[in-house]
Amino acid sequence: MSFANKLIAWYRSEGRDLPWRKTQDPYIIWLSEVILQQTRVEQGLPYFYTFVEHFPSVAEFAAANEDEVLRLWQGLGYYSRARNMHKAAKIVVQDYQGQFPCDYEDLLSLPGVGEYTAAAISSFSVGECKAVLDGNVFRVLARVFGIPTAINTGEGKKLFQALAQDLISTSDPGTYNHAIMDFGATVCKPKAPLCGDCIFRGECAALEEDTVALLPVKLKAKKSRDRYFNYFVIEDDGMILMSKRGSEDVWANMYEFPLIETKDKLELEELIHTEEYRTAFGDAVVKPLGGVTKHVLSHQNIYARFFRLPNAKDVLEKKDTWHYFLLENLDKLAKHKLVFSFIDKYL
DNA sequence: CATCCGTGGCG
DNA sequence: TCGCCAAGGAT
Repeated sequence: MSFANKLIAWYRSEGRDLPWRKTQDPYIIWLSEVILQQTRVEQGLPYFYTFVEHFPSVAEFAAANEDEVLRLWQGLGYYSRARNMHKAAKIVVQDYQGQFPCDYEDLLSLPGVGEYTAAAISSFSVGECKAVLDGNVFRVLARVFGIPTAINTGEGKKLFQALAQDLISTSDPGTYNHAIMDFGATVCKPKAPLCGDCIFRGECAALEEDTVALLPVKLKAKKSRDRYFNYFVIEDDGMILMSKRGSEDVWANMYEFPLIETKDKLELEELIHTEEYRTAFGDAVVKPLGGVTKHVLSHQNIYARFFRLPNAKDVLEKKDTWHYFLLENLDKLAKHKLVFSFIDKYL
């Protein structure tokens, strides 16, 4: 049996039953695929249900405002996915009369839809013969065929993309794409793969050469940088001062408390004498709330501290991005994890 | 094209 | 504790 047919046969008996596999609606498939970018199924699943329920059609998605979309996305990370989805929904309504495209090239033109997602949607919805290339496919192919080329290089991507397209089932591309990803996620796993009863155990190059744990090869990423965030909790008569982040940095357009970032780790005594602090808060009383929280992002380590400013409202120099909200309305704002977990704990 | 963009789970 | 990495995309 061919490589593709083995995978498809395995998938028909062992594949997982996931909700987005029951439909051929490109809109629903798009929701699931973007949610699942760099995200485990278990983590994305509740968000998929939320988005399907909240936005049953692309027209309703497009009619929302960005803050609402980000609020629903809160906690899932990589928030540009949500902002790009919102832009894409508007494009589909305007340029495609609300008919979500199934064509690979049309899909590729949408913001937030790259080669992987365009291949997934077009193959799952109308059976277009485009091979998906994601982390699972890299791993399965690297091991079964014993390919030592680093996957995060131009050469590696080109090589694996060509091989993937060469191996795809031309009679059932959609099922094949589901199969190889599901196989990678549940059998040919990064750690502790189930080689013992693998369908390729008789022909897997990595198993034969005992290099399963070494493949795929991936060049190491640059080390993360450290940042120091000081957040200030300022209340005024049941209202709390919140700040909306800009579009350039991490957590774009998300809400948080007024922030002063310092270049180095500063003691409170040093912090209150910085120019930025003096300008914003003068000599208002400061009370620390808890200790230092280390928050790890993909390329940064953020060391955050929180302070309460009990009487800052009298001396405050308010910035444009700062607005008061009722405490009970904070729930409606899209906040990043560092801030909403603090709120859950202390407010 | 190297780097940036979150969060959570796991060995 | 720490590093890896997970159904990637944009710049």
